Amino acid sequence: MELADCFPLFAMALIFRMRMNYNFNEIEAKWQKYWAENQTFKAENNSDKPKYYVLDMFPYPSGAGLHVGHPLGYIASDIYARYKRHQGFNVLHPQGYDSFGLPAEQYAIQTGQHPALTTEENIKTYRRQLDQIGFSFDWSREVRTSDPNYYKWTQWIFIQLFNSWYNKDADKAEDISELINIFETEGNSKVNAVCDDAIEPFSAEEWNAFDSVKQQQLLLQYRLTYLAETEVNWCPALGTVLANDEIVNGVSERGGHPVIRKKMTQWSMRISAYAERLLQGLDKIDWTESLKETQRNWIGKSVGASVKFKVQSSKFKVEEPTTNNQQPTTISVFTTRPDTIFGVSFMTLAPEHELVSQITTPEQKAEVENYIEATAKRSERDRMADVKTITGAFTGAYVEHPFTKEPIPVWIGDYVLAGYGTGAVMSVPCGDQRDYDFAKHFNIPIPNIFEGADISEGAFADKDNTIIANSDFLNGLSYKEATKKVISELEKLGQGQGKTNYRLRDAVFSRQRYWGEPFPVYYVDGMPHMIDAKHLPIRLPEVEKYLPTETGEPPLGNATVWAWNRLKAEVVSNELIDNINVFPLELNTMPGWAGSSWYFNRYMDVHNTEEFASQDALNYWKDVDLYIGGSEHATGHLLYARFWQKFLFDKGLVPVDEFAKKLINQGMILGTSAFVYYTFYSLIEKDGSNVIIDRKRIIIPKELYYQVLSTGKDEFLENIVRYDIDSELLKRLDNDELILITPIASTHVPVEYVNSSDELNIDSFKSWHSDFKNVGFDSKEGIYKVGREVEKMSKSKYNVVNPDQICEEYGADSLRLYEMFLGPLEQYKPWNTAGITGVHGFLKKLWKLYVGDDGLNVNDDEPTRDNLKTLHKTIKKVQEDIENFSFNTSVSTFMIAVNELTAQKCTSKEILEPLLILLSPYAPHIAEELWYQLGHNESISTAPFPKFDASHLVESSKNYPISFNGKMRFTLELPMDFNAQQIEEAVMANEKTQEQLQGRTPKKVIIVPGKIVNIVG
RNA sequence: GCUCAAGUGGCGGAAUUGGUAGACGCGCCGGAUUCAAAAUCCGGUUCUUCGGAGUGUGGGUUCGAUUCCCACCUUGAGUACCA
Repeated sequence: MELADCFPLFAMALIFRMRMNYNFNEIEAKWQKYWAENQTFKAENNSDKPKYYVLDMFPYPSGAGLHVGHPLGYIASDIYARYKRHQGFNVLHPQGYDSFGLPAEQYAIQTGQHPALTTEENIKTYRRQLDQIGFSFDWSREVRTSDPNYYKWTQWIFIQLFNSWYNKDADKAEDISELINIFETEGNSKVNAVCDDAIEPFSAEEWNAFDSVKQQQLLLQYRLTYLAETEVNWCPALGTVLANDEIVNGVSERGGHPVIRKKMTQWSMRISAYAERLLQGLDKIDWTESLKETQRNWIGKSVGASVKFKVQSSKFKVEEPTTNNQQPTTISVFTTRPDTIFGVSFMTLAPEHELVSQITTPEQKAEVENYIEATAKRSERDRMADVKTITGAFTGAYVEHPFTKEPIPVWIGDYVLAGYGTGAVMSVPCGDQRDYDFAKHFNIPIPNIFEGADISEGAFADKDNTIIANSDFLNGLSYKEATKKVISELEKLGQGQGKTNYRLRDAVFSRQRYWGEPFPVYYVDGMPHMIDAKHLPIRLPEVEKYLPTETGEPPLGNATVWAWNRLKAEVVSNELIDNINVFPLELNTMPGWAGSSWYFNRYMDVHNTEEFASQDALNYWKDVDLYIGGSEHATGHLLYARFWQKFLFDKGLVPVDEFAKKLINQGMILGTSAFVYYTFYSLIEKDGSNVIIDRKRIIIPKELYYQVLSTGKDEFLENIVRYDIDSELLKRLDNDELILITPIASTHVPVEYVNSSDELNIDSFKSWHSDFKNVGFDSKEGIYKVGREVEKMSKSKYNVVNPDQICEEYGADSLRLYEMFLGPLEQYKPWNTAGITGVHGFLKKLWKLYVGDDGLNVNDDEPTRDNLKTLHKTIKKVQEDIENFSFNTSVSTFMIAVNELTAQKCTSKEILEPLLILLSPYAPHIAEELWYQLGHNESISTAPFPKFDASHLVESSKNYPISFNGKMRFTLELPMDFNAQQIEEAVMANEKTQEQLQGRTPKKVIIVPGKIVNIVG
């Protein structure tokens, strides 16, 4: 028999009481359903309201699902989006998936399961988890980069890039047909384009006489995406190229296999064309300074001069240029310090420099070749690890100083990089530390050309304090003056000019991967041709295996239906390739950043089948007003996306050339890993045979672990024995046996086995892993305290905390508030579940403020002065906080408001209703529910944000802090309208003042009315 | 090495233009309620020799500095010979 049968009235009361409690699970499910059914957050492309576009960096849907770190930025942007809706904006707040990528493919390789299937499953999990947190996303605009309807337009943009070149005179991308026009009428001599180095000059006649393959080859050197032989990171063990971020310390991130540099024909993006505009553009966008700085460093602009040095055939004779002479006549260098040209005492070329073999004298040949061979052998890793060793070789050749005409010896050295500038430097040992070290090492003279500089210990590289000396016409000039002067002199000689260099390299765009966008490219006579845009998308073909082919081709080489029939305009079986009408298709796929470089534009008009987005939509939404994401994308996604946006802008396809006005980096939420410490001991036959009799793993306390790390081993043995003295094993220790203890070690344990006092659940731990099943523990106390360390959250560290369990236990509103409450958005911070009870308690208290034991506590009472004061200071603070992205402080503000209103026993609707609107961006479910209970039929989401009224905060008196020599000693309540003199009189008359002064006369009394009183003396 | 960011109670953190350092929350301590526990509520909680001292260290500017300036130390992130 149940309690309710005996005491029906009691049971009724119990149920009633329960309903009055804050039942977050029920409330949250109810409103999530309501929002979805009513499409509450659908953004309209036609609206009289001003637009506001809030964007998150879309996630890669991994198999592990979301952990509590992922939603941090999403919660912040959601608060902002909801706030903007309350402010009357038409808010676009979309979400989607960056769903092409490596993990799904790796999983496919291991299991044979199609990446599309696992991706679909992962997306389902993500969607469920995102929905459960109550985000106000407009899901009708979802994008997935792996959806053919999406990557159709990624392919389309690729074609636009292929059909463009960069005209430096117009400083923008232009159609390739215009370049062809120029070639046809005047050749390439006058073309000022960003293109490959050293393109042969040709006339219009020559161009028109070239066959089409030759023409295509030449055009490729100008196109914004081009096919070229590039050095890539090839991992033979994995059979694929790896991106830079997939390599850690010279080996592959997965598996730790060696990686070598290898030349391969790859698609590249001519991002270098946009280097200057990418740099300049940073000044007009409101991104975090550190992120802009990272991009500036990455672009790496340096202003200087290029200088040509004439090569001397002998030590004293300059080579005369002759038409049939194969000998080089000049070597170009790039320098940022042309002002130091009179300090040049040698020149250094990169070992790979193409002129090395031509200029090396027969006497030096052997030495130079040995050196080149030795450096080629040194791996990238060795070079990185060992920057201090100075190596080099003399070529025997000399160049002539442009002004003094003195001979300058030419060396080679691997401190000069082949890939930067011209691969050659004019070495000024007195002004550059690397040149200085090199000169010292090889006993090359170090002439000093700086007035008053001491170069006995090192180079003098201070530009600001430079005064040039021993430098002919530059004597007495500063860095700036000398630079200007020397450049004009070099120009007169025809041996140099001002030049700007960028570190930014063109980006490799090919991946030997399956799970990425296929290129809309087929090959005729080895030359790439674009498939006509109207036939897009070119869909990813089915393959048997996701690994490279036996001949080393990318996974698409396994596809049997992967050829292009030009007549039928369709993908057909490889067997039909005849290189007349049917041609092979490209086997590489695009990298991860292809789809993410333009997705923000697609959200504006996601279902458009005719264009990547309509001009109407693009002109209405224009750009992202607020973009939130991680700083790890600083030099990847965020640079490439800016590049593509500028390109699309040049082509008139988008209305703005920067896609995101404001960008905020959310910090990472770190995990608090738990560790146990252990060692093994073994009993060994003492007869010298070292036969192991028994062996056991034992868990040692954290303290012992650290003690052993810092002290000796003898003590360790003693400690272990004492620690585990009761164990069975040790009882068997007798004179015939020796105990051997192996080194101590630590291992991660799942954080869910550890309580908030760091105590390990020993039973769970023992059943977790077979290694620990029979492990020895100090069983006397039955408690083991784990070690703690803050690390990145990751599956392998067993420190992942999942939002699902938090939502279930405390609710999404608690999760949202707590993630914000943890600290400033940008900061990295460890996750610690302990504090969540605080915000959860706050929500319960809030609920109680509105709903009492007998129902709703809200009426039409006139608010008191205190009520109004609490409300309006809350409005002011919360509004300021949201606009400053200081979400952590508004959570405190809400707590203070609820604490105060509870103490005031406030029941006034005039106060409690606006308070809900303030709270609704942060804790939308509870706000919606209470809003509904207050009698509203419409969602709270578009209710106007309360207006702050300063008149409610006006005080009639002020509790003045009275300081003595800057130290506050007591406070004194004085009327607000007292002037400085009245305040001084009141303070001086106070007995506490006299007590502090102890008879002294103050030297000075500082009074800031309304703020502070400070008595000096 | 260089660049950037940050150092405040036992912990996360607050302090808006230089003006009462430690808001708010956690934890801890004490109390109420309860047979008991959970939950809830109330009070306390930087240190202190009770004079004061105190925001990484040392200096400076100021009537007054967590806040501004100089030097240094520590930690984290990024970058790697970029001429």
